[in-house]
Amino acid sequence: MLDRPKLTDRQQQILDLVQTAIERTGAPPTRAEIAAALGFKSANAAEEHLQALARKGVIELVGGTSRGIRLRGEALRSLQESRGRQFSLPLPSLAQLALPLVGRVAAGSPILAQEHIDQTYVVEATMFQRKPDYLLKVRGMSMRDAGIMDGDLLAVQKAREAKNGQIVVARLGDEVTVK
Amino acid sequence: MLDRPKLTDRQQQILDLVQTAIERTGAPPTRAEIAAALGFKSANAAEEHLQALARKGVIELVGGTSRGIRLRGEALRSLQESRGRQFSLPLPSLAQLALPLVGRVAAGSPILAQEHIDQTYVVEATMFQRKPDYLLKVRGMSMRDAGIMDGDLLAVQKAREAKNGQIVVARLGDEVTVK
DNA sequence: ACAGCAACTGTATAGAATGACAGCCCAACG
DNA sequence: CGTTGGGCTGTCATTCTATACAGTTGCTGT
Repeated sequence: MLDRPKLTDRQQQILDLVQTAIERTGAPPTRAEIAAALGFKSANAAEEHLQALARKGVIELVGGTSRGIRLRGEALRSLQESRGRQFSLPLPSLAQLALPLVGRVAAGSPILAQEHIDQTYVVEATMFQRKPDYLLKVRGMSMRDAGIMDGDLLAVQKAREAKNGQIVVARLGDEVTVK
Repeated sequence: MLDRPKLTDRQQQILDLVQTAIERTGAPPTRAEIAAALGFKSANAAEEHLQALARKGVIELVGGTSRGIRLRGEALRSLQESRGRQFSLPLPSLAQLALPLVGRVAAGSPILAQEHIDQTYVVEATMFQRKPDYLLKVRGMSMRDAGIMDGDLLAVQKAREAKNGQIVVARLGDEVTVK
């Protein structure tokens, strides 16, 4: 059961991104979208990573068709899992919230890059009126004018009600500033 | 809540096909694939059916992207059997909010540009749990992957609690799409 | 009989996406 | 020291897609 091939960090990121894209948009991403999400300047970088993942059997590339990426085995299963896991978590005690740090935003670039859970932070629940879903770390300074600096954490609350999909981003002040 | 729009037989077929394609291949079909599956000789037939479905609110066409078909409401839910979704629609008064449009965000660039009040939009209050303070218009496509497109309106709620200044940005769907 | 609508065919085209080739940088390894 | 492999930029030809416009057909309500 554990014939899980070892992926490089980058490859894992790509895989996570693909899963996230499927979850959120209902379709696998294109090479260009992957590149944009991870800050690549060439879509070919994404292409190569996908081929690497295909070689390791984690995904399957369909070929000749757009968004022809299919998850296989473990990767597929973990996606289905996350679909069922939506709100099964009991709300923690009023005092503190444990939130997963799922990736990094390149400030000024496509938000919600990877959904790889790096670690977990505990923040005060009183900071929010509504419970966020996860944290994103900002990379880069391009949102400086909004008071969002490199290393800041963003608390993201996904509300995927199709009709008016709201994306709520609340800035967590510098008390968790990362150098 | 049961304002389920009535579909023609053909439209229902198309919708089923889309759902099936997503289930089986992991991605929505292209127009050509729909046409092929149903024996059409022109992909345009599929296009028109999709537009009809979109008009009836059953699906959403993304536009400009391949396989840009998203299920909405009932159609989406029936696909996700495994997910026990909670949707806490308060459905309160159909009150409306008049919000000032104060400037534009270059998506991916410094948010909160100017605070010049350009004009005022009226939006449904039911879209928000908390009343936003003002609107920002997105310029540019660089946040496309977050589902934020050029011309979208962002509802911003400032909470300048010094300690943990939160910036809440909620996306107002395309109902105010600007060409 | 005519208007309107669903359901097509056919044609066309801009733009999206795949996937290949050629290089560059760098760390690891024998 | 040379080689290999991961990771990336740049460029490009081909193929795929979305989507508009122009027609045709058959059914339906007026």
